Amino acid sequence: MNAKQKRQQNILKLIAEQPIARQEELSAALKAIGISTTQSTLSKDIKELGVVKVPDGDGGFRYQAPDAFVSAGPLALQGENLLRRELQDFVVSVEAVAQTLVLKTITGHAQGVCEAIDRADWAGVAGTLAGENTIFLLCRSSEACQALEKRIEVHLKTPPTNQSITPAH
Amino acid sequence: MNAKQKRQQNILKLIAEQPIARQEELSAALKAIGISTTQSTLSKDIKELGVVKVPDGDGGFRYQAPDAFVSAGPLALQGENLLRRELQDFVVSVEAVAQTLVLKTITGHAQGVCEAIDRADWAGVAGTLAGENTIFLLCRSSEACQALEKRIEVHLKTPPTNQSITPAH
DNA sequence: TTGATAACCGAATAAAAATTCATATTTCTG
DNA sequence: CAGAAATATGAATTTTTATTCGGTTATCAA
Repeated sequence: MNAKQKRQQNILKLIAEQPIARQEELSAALKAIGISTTQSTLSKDIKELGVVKVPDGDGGFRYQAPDAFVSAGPLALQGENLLRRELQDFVVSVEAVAQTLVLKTITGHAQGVCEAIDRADWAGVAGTLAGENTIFLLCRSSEACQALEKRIEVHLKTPPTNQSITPAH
Repeated sequence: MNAKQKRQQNILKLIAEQPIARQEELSAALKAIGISTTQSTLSKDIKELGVVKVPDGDGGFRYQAPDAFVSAGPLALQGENLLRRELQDFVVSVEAVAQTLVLKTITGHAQGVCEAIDRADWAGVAGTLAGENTIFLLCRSSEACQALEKRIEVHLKTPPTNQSITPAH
């Protein structure tokens, strides 16, 4: 693979991973992974890739890959523990926002996953609500919320084992 | 309708109708229809509307409404985009409350509108949930929440057109 | 290989866009 | 309605991005 391809691939990767607002910033991020180039070249790359600078709705901007290149959701694994399997198979993302944990699932599976979560009876969770592909977990404190987020993330990334998930009661 | 709303509506209309590559160009196009403003103001409008400058694949650029508001493909209702129609036809009100955007719809249509919103994949939205006539959009920040509120309001007030939107391939 | 040709790259610069700041206008509130 | 507060605006400026241009490197056909 030539340098340009490698650079462009990494551009897509970087802007997907982190909010990058300026080309100089991107240049720095690339340098950090051993690819050094100039704003000039990046401007050309960005045009070529169809990458756009979008308002992030938060007063700033970020570069974003064109739809076609935004990677689809991950994973469909198999685990032992029911809950973990639900999580690994169906949950696409987890995010904590203002005492609420938002889980995104594959369409149609939110109810099922939510059911499993309910059964797990996690402490700190005040209530749950599931739509078609989204689950809200309302937590009693933001600490509980973040703790739970981390824990779920770990399980999403952990390969299947025979361990059971220990609820924090 | 106040001046800003009118101007922003016309911005969306103009960039849908013709390829506009620079803000000065847009300013000229607006002046041609009796709206005179400066590049400075347009920069702010563009950010607020979420409009982006995309490479047109032919060596140039053009401004484009955010994906969410651009018609999907050849088969999708000509010139009208799905989301905008959903919003215009069914959404009764929008209100931002503590990082949550509450949309009220005509009874029975919340699910459908929510589906369209999900597809739009708005940055800043952590998750959505729809009941029968109410949609909750949980935003990642109150800024994002308010920005989104404004943006939706603009689209609610924009009258439907028969123009077809020319995709910038 | 080698020479022709095209693609790539970065420094400098031109062009465009974002922001700052002061003023004007609109919207609230009493 | 008056005054206060919030929002909107444009001129000037800063910041960011696109392009130009000359040198370099890769590609390819013979």
